[in-house]
Amino acid sequence: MNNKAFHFEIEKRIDHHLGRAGIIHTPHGDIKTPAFMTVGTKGSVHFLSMDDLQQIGAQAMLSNGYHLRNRSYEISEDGGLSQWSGWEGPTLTDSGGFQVMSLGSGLGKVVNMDRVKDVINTEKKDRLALVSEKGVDFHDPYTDQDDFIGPEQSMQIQCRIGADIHMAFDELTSLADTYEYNVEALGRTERWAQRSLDEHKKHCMDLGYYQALYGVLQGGRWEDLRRSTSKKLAKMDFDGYGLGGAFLKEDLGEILRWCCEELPENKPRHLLGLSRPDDILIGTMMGADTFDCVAPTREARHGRIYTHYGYYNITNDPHSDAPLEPGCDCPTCRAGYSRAQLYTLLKSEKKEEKYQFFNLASMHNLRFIIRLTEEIRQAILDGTFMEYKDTFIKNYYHR
RNA sequence: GGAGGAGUAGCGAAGUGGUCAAACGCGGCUGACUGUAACUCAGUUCCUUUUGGUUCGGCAGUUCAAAUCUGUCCUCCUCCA
Repeated sequence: MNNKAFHFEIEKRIDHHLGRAGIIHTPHGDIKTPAFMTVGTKGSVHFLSMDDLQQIGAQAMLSNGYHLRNRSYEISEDGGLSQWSGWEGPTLTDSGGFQVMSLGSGLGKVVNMDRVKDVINTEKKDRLALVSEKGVDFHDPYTDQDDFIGPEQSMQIQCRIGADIHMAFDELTSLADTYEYNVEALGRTERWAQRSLDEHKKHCMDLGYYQALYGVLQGGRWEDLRRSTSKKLAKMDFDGYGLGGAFLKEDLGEILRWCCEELPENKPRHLLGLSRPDDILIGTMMGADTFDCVAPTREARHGRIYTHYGYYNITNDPHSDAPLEPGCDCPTCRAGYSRAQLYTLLKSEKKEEKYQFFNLASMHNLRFIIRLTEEIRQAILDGTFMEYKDTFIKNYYHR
């Protein structure tokens, strides 16, 4: 059927929509979709052990080629990301495309889906990353060194890291960029896509198993750009697609639809960087199969706790004996931790106790999002997706 | 009993005549966070929602003007008896 150890199997579709439930087969295991991939940028999820990840039902881990670039040879010698990190399941690496934006036009800015009016790009002279046709020159804030990554470098790095799925090197534009700039950036991203594909082919079997490559769709919020780039990349020999971009909340579903209508149905699609419940629900409905996001863990560390009835901050309920969410099946709630106990850990001056809070809160939020994807999957298989979605949104957003 | 030193907002700590409701840190409270420069960031923290009021151990003074100077009292710390 497929001589590569990577393929996507569709099990069931959502009626009248582009969404589906399926299975992505990779050399390191299967991913039942829709699925949320936990973000372990440098090869581990902040404050979670691999055992913790198993316990919360994590299926796959996403790491970052940019952050791991200086360790890629070491990882390669170890046999790849799975061996090296101790995460035995499927893995994915990002190309570093996000850092083009976060260290460049978005330096010091928050990537927000609700505001657009007050979004201003960082001045060119202040940026740590500068884009040109060849790639991205940047200044690494950690090592204080100047460095360069282009499509070829990104592919070489990712192939040494050896995740099961790689992302083409792309340029993520910001909400503040104009149509004209998006045309320019998109052309570059498309040329980089071809260069990524060419370079990837040379190294994709270097570690002894096939490493898949996803092409990344950009194009901002413009239908003509989204559809044309989707058509172009659809004709190229990618194993799947990354749905990229800075989205305005109300545009997300529409943009995904434009893209997914043009993409081949039999290849998996990963929505890059989003994980609010409505994003996942709309994303799934519009054809995205996998997701990743730093928010569940980052927000957990900052005290925001997810529940079916919306989120709250643990600091607003410091004396409660209640669990984070009654009835939750996460390890934290199952172990019987109360909000008061967790608050005490968060506020502790002892580092270990604070870290314990980070661990417990992160597991809760991640489990919440992972359980959401599990339930969505089951609802699709049961043919009840739309009902599930409406009920969930109604409870979560109180509308 | 004697000699020094110190008392500033919840805490720690600047400030030694006006530009002081009083820096800064912590703690507290709000909010933010979406392919992790993110165990981070922003705002707020005497009362009062007024170009207002009451403050810098207490009281009494000096001065146009005091947290800052003088006197006195109280409390605390160190050292000597």
